Amino acid sequence: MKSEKISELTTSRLSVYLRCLNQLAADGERTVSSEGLAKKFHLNSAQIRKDLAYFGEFGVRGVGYYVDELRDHLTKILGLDRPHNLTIVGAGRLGTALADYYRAAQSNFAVAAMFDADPAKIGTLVGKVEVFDIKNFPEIAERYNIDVAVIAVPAEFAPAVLQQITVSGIKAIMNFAPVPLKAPENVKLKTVDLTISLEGLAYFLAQPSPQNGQRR
Amino acid sequence: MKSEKISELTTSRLSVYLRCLNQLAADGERTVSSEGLAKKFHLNSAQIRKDLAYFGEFGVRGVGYYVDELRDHLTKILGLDRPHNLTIVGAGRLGTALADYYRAAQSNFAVAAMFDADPAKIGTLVGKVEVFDIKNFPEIAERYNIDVAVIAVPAEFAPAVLQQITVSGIKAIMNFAPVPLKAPENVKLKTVDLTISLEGLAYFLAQPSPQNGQRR
DNA sequence: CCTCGCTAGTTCAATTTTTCACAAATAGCC
DNA sequence: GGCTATTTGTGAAAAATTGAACTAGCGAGG
Repeated sequence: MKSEKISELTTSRLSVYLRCLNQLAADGERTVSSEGLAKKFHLNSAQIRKDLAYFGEFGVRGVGYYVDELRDHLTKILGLDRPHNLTIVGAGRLGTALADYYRAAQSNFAVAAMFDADPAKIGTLVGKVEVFDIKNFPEIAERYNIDVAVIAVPAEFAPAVLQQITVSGIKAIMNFAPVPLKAPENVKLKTVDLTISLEGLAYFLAQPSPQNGQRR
Repeated sequence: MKSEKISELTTSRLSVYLRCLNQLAADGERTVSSEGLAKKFHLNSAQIRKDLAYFGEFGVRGVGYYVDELRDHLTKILGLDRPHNLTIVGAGRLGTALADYYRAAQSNFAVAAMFDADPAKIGTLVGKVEVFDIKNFPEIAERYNIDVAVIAVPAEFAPAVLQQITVSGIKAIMNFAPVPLKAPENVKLKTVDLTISLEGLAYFLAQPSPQNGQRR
């Protein structure tokens, strides 16, 4: 166990490992080796061991990892051992779908509030979550103790929304607007661009290399 | 211009560049330098030049890049100069939201068909797109000339769906199910895991480093 | 026509990330 | 109790990615 700073690639793999462990636990497995995990989930065993070793010595040589124990460790490392209050800014199709998605996914993220600028949407409920006026963001965010915000507004409004979120002191933001945003120093901003991912597929299809009869 | 194989990191940046160029074009800019692009969109100019250089010499020294021209090049490189027919498997909340999202985003991806296993959903319309029985996937995919499939079903069904998609000869797949999948050799599979992205934020919040008074 | 300023393309160095390979450690067995 | 099967944790090599520095080419202005 070192005390270097951990790469984001590593931490997102930790999430994957946690998923895998959950499945193993559901299947009744008590222990698993890095090699076993790797085989079953198409991962690399050396990488699993190294990723885990950044945080401690969780395994037992000759045995592997105790599924439940490692699961607890990862849960704690990822900060999933306590609840998070989420807000989704933008109550359009994507925003409401995300709200439903995160609500359904049983997890430690609770969708506590939504925001929009459209008077027709303000005051309505999405699931059981109220849609508030974006103008009141700071106050409502405070009231609901929001610690994670999701941006699901059209690209042109995203910078302004980001601004409002950061001035409210929220430090973790996930952005679905297809625009490059820049967050202040101590704020974590992750952008997931649904279009870019698709374009990566288009690029792949445009390559001559897979010269088999793929559909176009 | 080399003829190495291009990294996925590079190609996804090309998508970003294309976005930026579209905005510049909308703003009426005729030319832009790598430095100008970098400054404006929080990128690295050397990386821009290098990424572009993999595909040709698109710039003019002393001037920069002609916005329209570079846009055309990138569009072609990314295979966006011809239409793609998309299908979304899973007509639940996420699937329908994605269908709406991709339909609204004016792009070369047309949502041509949706699939589900639920008899209550089969035959209904999402937007103007029909939901078909997943059992008929190969036939319908053929009929609509589908070349990209999106998996938006619960994790436990994802492997079976992937199987059905690949046997139909579709080579480009985007997966939203939170489960590690393994695609055949010549098939491009991209997984976007909405939960993992959130967990990355939770990890960030769990770190002691940003020792300011963030909300928890 | 030459010079100067600017900027692309390219090479090279630095950094990051992945992978390999092995010593150290543990449990089970004889 | 020692031996053997495993399997971790890790140091070092390899690969990939990024970033900086340099070279060469273009256009404008005199």
